[in-house]
Amino acid sequence: MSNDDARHESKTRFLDAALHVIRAKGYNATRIEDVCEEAGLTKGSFFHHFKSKEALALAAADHWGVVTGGLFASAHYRALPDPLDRVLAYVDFRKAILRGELPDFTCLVGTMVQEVYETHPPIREACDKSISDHAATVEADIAEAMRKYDINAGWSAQSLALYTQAVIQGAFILAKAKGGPEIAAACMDHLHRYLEMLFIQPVLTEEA
Amino acid sequence: MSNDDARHESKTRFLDAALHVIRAKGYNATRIEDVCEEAGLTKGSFFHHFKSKEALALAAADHWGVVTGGLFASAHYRALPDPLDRVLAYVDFRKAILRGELPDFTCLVGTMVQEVYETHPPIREACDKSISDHAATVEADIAEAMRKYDINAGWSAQSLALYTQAVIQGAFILAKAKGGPEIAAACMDHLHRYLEMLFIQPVLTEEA
DNA sequence: GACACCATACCAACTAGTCGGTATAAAAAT
DNA sequence: ATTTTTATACCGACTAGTTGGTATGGTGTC
Repeated sequence: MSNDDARHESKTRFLDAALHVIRAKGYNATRIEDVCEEAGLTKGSFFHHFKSKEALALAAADHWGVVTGGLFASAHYRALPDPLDRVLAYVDFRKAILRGELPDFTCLVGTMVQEVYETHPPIREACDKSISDHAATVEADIAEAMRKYDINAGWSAQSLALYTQAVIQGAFILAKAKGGPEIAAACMDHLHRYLEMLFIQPVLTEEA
Repeated sequence: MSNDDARHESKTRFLDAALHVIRAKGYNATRIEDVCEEAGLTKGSFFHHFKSKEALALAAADHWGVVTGGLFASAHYRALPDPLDRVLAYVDFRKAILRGELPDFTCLVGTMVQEVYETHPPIREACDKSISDHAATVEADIAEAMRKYDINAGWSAQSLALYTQAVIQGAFILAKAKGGPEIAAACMDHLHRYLEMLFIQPVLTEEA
């Protein structure tokens, strides 16, 4: 593994550079030479590692899944014993990491998929996979919390997990429109409140 | 006015074409000639009406505000007497119009702002205005409902209105990632439920 | 010397924007 | 009334710059 790291150090540099540049300028406006410059390498090296710009996008989406997967897997909230606590703390964590400049905390695949969903189906699928894989980790906690708190509702763990991702992605769009993360933080608070209400008030309106 | 309409018929054709093409391919990937083709006009005419591609984006954002403003202002739910009913019916309406192909119902300014927020500040501002103006109409109903139902909460009408827009924008991203509107509809259901829970407070946890 | 890795020079395709020109019609001048 | 002028709308070939991708050659390592 560390051997691979050494062998592919340049490739990883390109991928990390791509994460940053694409989040700042979008996929289409990102020139391959922008990525090379950010990585401190040249086009010859780039095309040695990636056969095309689209191949970079696919690899970047995968890389994004690995990087963020590691971030969330090692976050402290993961250690909480109660599944509902983990779900709520997940939202708090998403709020807490809204730091720095917008390209530093916004989502690569959410940005990319909006540009390419019609024109580059393979990238669309890669983005979908990244989002869905992450949502699945949230879904697992939600499902466990539903069992523990005996929730029988008109919504599924899956739809709620995907809803959390919709809120997060939408919060990023508003943050970009308004030029700062404050509004996104407020959205996380609303999401937190919704989740709390769903679980803490189990018998709301008991209709037949 | 109808005189102006006649005089600017071609300009409107360009704008309508831009709404469609940009929502399908994104702003950067949209060629001016794509817009001309969709409008059935030529480049010469285009540059007679718009001095640059960016000028088109600004005009398109404004046009979007006018078109959608008319759509929501004339929707049936607007006639409901109760402000909370209007808010809830607004969400139902947003769910109901998730029909046709993705470029037909997704949001122009949400798509554009994600691509250009760093690179084209004037477009970012135009998109922000479009979103904020629309959110303000929702905020008015929310504020009225808060007064009517005597809600004193830790959230403001403004933050809740913007939250509805975040959910909607995020729902579009998921729809694009998954290739269909179903997930977006599910998100509208969650949003509806949240709003209901915020306003229709059950007798507070009477149950032991 | 074979191979992975990286750099430079280069090309072909594409595209935003330009420019000279045509068409039409309302004023303005004769 | 007829001609001239002016303004708006539109067309399509062309230019100048950009960019994804290639060709070729060098360098270090096994």
